[in-house]
Amino acid sequence: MAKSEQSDLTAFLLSTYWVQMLSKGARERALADSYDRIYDVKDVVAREGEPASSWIGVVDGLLKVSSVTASGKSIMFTAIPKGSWVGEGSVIKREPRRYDITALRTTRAIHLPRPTFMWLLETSVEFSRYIIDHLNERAGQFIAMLEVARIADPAGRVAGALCNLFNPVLYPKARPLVNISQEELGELAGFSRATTNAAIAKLRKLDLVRTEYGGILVLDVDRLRAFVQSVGMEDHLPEKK
DNA sequence: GCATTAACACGTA
DNA sequence: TACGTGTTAATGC
Repeated sequence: MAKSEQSDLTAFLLSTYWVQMLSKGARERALADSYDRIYDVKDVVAREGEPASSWIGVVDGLLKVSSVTASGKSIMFTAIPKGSWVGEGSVIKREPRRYDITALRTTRAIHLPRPTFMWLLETSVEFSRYIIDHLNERAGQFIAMLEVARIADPAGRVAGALCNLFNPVLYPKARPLVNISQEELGELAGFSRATTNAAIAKLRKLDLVRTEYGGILVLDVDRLRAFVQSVGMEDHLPEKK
């Protein structure tokens, strides 16, 4: 972990939607109180069970939100790409973190300390509204994920996991090239690497994605979404014999 | 049947 | 050298 240039941090915050929504005074306090850290691959940003002392935003890089089961298996809930924020739930509830947040690659993350976060929540209607939208979107995403997990085949579930990274509210700065390995994508969808690889091969044949070393290029997010839906719909069609 | 594990060859940073 | 990809045979639920 290391400290970094203050000017970059300010520029990033000023390009962030919720910062732009703030009044001048609130914005000045938010900028003054936040600090950033650089994490190497596998560095821990926040640990499950620890007090939630800040709200976390990604300036650059990729974070992994996950938990470890009793049997030692890692369950990945979501990835947090640049421009996205995570961890407000535990900050608001004053509860210990419910999951680990670790760096999937070198990542610069901003921390907005809890007191500043709570002050913004209590004094700024704009900020409160932003947080409500954020929580709402997150809830919707997890419900959709559960639905896809129940009805879709591996290709559908992998496609669904990919689509989640393109939610415009949660991930406003997402780009079509997702720099995530197939192993990590498998962890997101809940599959082994072999199954994930076969699922990706299917998506590639359908011209929905292209693959490259350490990344996957989404050719058309809308078509990918439509594919996730269509896999689900098969259950509602008449039986083919 | 479908998914996982473990292994192998091969390519890339 | 360490990591990621693509594939397969054996194994398990």
